Amino acid sequence: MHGVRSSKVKAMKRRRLTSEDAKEAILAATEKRLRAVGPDALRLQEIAADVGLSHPTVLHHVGNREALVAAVVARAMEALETELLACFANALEPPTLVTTMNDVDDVMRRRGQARLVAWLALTQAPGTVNRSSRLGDVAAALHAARGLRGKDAPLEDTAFGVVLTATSLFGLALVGPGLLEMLGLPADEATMQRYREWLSALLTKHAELG
Amino acid sequence: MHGVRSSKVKAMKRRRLTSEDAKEAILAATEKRLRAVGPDALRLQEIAADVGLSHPTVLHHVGNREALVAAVVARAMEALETELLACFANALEPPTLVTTMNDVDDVMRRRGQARLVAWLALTQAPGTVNRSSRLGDVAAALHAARGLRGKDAPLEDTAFGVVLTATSLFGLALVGPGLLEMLGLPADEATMQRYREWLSALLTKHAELG
DNA sequence: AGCGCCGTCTACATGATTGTCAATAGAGCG
DNA sequence: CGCTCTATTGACAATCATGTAGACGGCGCT
Repeated sequence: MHGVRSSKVKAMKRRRLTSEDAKEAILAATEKRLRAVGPDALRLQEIAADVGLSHPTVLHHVGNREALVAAVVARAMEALETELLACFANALEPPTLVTTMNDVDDVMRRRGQARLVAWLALTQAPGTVNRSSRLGDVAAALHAARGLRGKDAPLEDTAFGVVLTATSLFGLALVGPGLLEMLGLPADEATMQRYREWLSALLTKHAELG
Repeated sequence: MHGVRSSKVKAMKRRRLTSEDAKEAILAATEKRLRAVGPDALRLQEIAADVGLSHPTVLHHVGNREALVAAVVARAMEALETELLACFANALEPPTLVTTMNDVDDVMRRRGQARLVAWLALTQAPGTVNRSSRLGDVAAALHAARGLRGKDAPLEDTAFGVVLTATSLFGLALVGPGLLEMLGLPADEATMQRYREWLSALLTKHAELG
C-alpha cells in the first residue's frame, strides 16, 4: 500500500538527508502546497508525503506547524519582492511599458505569487506586512526618469500608476478568467495579452500628455 | 460559565425559532464568518454560538457543513451580482464616472465582497463560477451609451475599461493599504479617494479621446 | 388540558491532525 | 570494526471538529 516503504520488519532502506537538504525540500514542498490550498488546509502528512518523509520528521526539522508556515511565508515574500524589483528595474530602461507588464504578469500568474499574496491578505492579521520595502525607492526612480523626459507631474501620479499596474494585474491573476467570461470575452491568453497592451497604451498616453 | 444557558437540570428557558428564522440567522452568521476567516476555518460551534444555538441544531437545519457553505456562497454571489448591477445601472446615467467607482469600491471594501470573491477564487476549483451573468449585458449597454456620444471604439475597449475598474478596485480592497504603505504613500481613506478620482479621470480622458 | 410536531439540547461516536517519545539505522570517524 | 551523532520512524497521546442518537420541551391545535 505504501509502495516502496512497506511495513516489513527488516530490510527497510532509509535514505538520510543532511539537515539542510531536508529543510530545503520541506520548505519547497510547503510553499507549493501553500500556493495551492492556502495555510489553513496545509497538512503535515501531505507535505511529508511530497518530500518522501514521515510527518514526525517534518516536525523534527521545523519545530511545529506554525513555525513552518512562518518560515515559508517569509521566504516567499522575500522572493516576491526580489522578483518585482527585477521587473521594475527593467522598466527604468524600457523597450516599452508592455514588457514590464508582461514581466509582472508572469510573476503574478505563472509563478503563483498573486495567490500567495491573496492568501496572506485574507488570513494574516492586517499590519503583518513587510514594513521596510524597497518598492518606494523604485517608484521614486520611475518618477525621476519621467521628469527627465520633460513632462513632470506630482509624485503621486507616478505612484498611482504603479498602484494601477499592481492591483489590476494582481486582480486579473486571481479572477481574470471568470471576469472575462462574465463579460462575454474569450478567457484565453490572447485576450489577456491584448488587455496588457491596452493598459500599457493607456498609461503611456497618460504619461505623454498632461 | 455559559452565561444564560447553564447546565442546570431544570428551569431551562429555550427559545424556539421558526425553521425559516433559524436558517436565515445561521446563513447570516455563516456569511459573516466566511468573509472573516474563509471556508476552511469555519467552525460549526462558532457559528452556533453567534446565533445562540448548539452546533447540532445548526446541523439539523442545514444538513451538513458542505451544504451550509454551498448555500451561503450561492446567496452571497447572488447578492454580489445584484449590487454590482446596481452600481453600473447608475453608471448609465452618470453624474461622473467617479461616483460609479465609489459605489463599486463600497461594495468591494465596506461590504467585504472582495474578500468573499477572493476566498472563492482561492478555494473553489476553477470553472465553478457563475456562468449566466448579466454583467455582459451591462458592458454592452455601456458601450452603446458611449456610441451615442459620438466617439465609438471596439466593444473590447469598453469591456477592458470594466475589467480595469473591477480588477483594480478588487485588488485595492485586498492589498491596498499594504501596497500604499510599501510605496510610501499614506494608507488612509483620503488617498484611496484620490486614487479613485485619478483612475476615473484616466478612463474619462481615454473615452473622450481616441 | 391533552396531544403531537419539531426545534433544541446533552452525550456520545468517529475520524482527522498535531505533537511527543523511544527505538532504529544511516553515515562519518577513530 | 565499533562508536557516536542524529535523521528517521512507528506507536501513541491529546485535542478538536463533524456528525449521530435520543431525550427534552415550546407551541399550536383540538
